[in-house]
Amino acid sequence: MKQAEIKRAFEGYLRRRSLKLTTQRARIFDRAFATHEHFSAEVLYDWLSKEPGVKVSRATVYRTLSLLQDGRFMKSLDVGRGEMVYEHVLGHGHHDHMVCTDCGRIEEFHDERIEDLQLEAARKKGFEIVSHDHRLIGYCRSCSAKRKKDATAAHVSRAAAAS
Amino acid sequence: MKQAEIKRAFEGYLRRRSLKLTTQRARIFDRAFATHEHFSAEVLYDWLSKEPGVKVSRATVYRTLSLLQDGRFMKSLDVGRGEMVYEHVLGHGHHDHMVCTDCGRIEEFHDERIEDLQLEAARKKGFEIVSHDHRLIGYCRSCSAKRKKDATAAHVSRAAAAS
DNA sequence: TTTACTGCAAATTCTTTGCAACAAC
DNA sequence: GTTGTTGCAAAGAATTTGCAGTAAA
Repeated sequence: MKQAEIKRAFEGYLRRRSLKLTTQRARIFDRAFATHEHFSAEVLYDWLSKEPGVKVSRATVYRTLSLLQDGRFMKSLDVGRGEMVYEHVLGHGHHDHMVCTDCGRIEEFHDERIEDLQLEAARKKGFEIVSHDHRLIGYCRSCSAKRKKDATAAHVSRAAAAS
Repeated sequence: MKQAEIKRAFEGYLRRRSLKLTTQRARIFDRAFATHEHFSAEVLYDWLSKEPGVKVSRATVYRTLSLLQDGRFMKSLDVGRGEMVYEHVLGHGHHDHMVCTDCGRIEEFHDERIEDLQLEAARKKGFEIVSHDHRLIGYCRSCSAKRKKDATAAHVSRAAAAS
């Protein structure tokens, strides 16, 4: 497990900028890295409120998430639901996302060929890429299957009603 | 010019859904299609407020933009600045965007090979794509050039100061 | 005349901030 | 002791909504 290692990096990061390692920050850090799912600030706040430990306010959650992003310990992504979603950068490198509109599930994908084509497109326009945002919106495997089943059921019942 | 044609389509769209073609809606439609740039709801509202014509409230601007999206006359895109940006769908097909963080300029690009690779990625995960969002964030040609010049100037002046 | 639409202001949602009390260092 | 942090509640920013009056059809 390299979570201990990255936590040390976080502590060093704070020290270097003369920031303090408060119990709240430690708790937020631990909780955020304890999950491998994506979560919103509100969800993280809920977890912290329900689980035992020092009180952490919503404001501190937001402030610490910004801090973690500045230090490149976490990334935020806009999945188009009005709220930001966070993920830690423990290990896994760059990737893009597929967001299920039904259940909210987020899948990751990566294709180096797409990255290359992006660079090519940017070069053509003289554009200097700093970052990019690429997400596919639709239905994950299980929601897609469910929808197809429902559509079929509806079709059958319509046919029955018409007969 | 096919703007007249698409306007008729909009009128038909309203009629079919027993909605009314109010002077406000007509004005918003005309103004939105009169530009080939991307704009936010607020900017459109400003245009309408300053230019002569019937009064249009902010609420109506928002409501009409939603309506235009529902009817596929316009698309909205989230450029990551907290507000939505709109573009009409007059003619030009699907494309993605490059957003300049310095000047806000938005460039369009399209590469069918990227579209294919997206489909391939989705297929692998059993994901059913409904839409996607792909944007490159960085500096447009002129802002990029300006930044490079500034960086060089700063470097030169630092060197001079140190000597 | 009926039904939809508009403007207004209040409400919402997510996120940020000012400030006084407080905890790291 | 300093200096940075926290919690709270108020402030923001973009967008939506309830309602009473107004204008299309």
